[in-house]
Amino acid sequence: MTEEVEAQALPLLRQLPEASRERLLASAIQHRVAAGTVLFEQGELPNFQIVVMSGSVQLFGRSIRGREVLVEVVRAPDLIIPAAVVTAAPYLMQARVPEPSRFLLIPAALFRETLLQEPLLAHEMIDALARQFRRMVRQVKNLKLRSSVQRVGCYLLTLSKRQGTPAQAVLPYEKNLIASELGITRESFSRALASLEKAGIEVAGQTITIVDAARLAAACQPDPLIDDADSEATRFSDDPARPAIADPGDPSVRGS
Amino acid sequence: MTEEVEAQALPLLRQLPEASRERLLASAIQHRVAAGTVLFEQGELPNFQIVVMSGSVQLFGRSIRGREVLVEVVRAPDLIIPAAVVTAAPYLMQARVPEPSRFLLIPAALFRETLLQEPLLAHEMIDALARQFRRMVRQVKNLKLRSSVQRVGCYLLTLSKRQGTPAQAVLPYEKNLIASELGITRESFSRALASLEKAGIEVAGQTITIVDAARLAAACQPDPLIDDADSEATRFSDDPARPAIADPGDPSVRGS
DNA sequence: TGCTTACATTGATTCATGTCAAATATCGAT
DNA sequence: ATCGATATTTGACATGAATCAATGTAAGCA
Repeated sequence: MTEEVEAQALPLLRQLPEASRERLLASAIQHRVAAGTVLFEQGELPNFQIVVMSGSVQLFGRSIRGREVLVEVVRAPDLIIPAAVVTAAPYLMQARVPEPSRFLLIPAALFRETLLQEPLLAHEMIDALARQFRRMVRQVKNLKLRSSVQRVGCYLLTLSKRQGTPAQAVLPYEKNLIASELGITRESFSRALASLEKAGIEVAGQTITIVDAARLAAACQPDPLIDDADSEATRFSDDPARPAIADPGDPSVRGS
Repeated sequence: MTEEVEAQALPLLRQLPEASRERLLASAIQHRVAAGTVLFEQGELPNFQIVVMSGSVQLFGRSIRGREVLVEVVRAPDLIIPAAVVTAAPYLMQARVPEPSRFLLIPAALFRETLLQEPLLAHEMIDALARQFRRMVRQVKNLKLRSSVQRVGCYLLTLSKRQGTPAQAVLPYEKNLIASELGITRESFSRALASLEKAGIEVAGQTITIVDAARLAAACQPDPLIDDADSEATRFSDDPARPAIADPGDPSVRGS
């Protein structure tokens, strides 16, 4: 079965010893899912570690009042919120599937158990959690340090880079959703795009042409430590030897 | 040596086999650090996995333009940004020590190596990363779903709960910093506090008295999935059986 | 083709928050 | 206690962003 083969080749499972891999796959469920499916609600306890084999998942945070924002998008191949699965804690987000996608569902208890027994799986998990944590840190910095127009501009630059077309970016889903991902309303997003036309972009529906990348960058101040997904340049790695612990004595921060 | 004993008792190391623990401790450095110390800058590569034995560390995000915000605070006992250490990627934040604190510095390479060999250490790491990830998700929801006044109000409620004094909260550091942690200016923070006096609080310097917790809660809509640090109530755990995968067919989200 | 529906844009307005400037308050050192 | 430095509050104002309302536009379907 072609999907079986594919599952075995997942980065997550590939390196595992035969026995454990088979044990996981034996209890796992493969699922093809239509656009619009809700995988789980926020507040629910994880039943499975869901692995994205193809497609993607959108994670929404919802307030008491019912307002809803896109927190992040998980693309294949990756794990869906392993942080909730390993801690057996309630999901903090709702998961929706925006496009036809395929998943591997591994029962949570079995997954946690295997995690304790298989160092390689544990290591994959550590890697996945670390990457996801850093994505969130970047998002927090993005939200706290930049204006909405800057966020939109940097989003476009990042998109164009990811899509391999430096002079163009195609919005991957509704402007509505992108706006909420960036922490603004759809109206503000629209206006931000309009205002960036003075900074070297042209908007035509879902397609944005980046006429003058330098001018756009000047306007929105991209920063590798915010915008570049992991694999970023190590900007300071060739810094002159710097003590791991700097000198004390800077009283700029008060003690409790 | 009393600190030696203490280091061995760290949650992180306690469960490790004698041999590995000794090996880690043999190469590790113990450090007492004064208030104001900078442990590392954003952009640097991790040299150590730093373990907070006592005290705390503030993590700052800084923009290109030099603006700086408090992203999060790590309190003993915990690891400082293990996500950067395990991925050997540049720190996304600067670390400052706001109060006299003690740290254990484990050389990064040795730590990563041991992680591969010691399932129990790996498991501790997974736990730490998962908790830290969830803290970040909560912060993103906090920023995206609430107004600044709501954030301030919920912050006070959370503080008072954490401090075990339901009718009072003592601000743990400068209002300046708390404001930037909440994603607002000090002036807005000040005004938010003032405006919450109409919702049942009294401000006297660093000490806030919560006269009417119910009224405050009504005003700022606290939500366990945002405000309660892990150990939260499992709100949906007794939900009527719900399929792990909901029915497809809700077209509220468009396919790619 | 023309209708219908969802999505997106635009304008007018309100509301929230940041900025700048000044006045106070607080803390620590002498 | 007094002083100076730092932190905080307050006021006036400017700007940013949300909201409300209306129009425009694109995509799917009869």
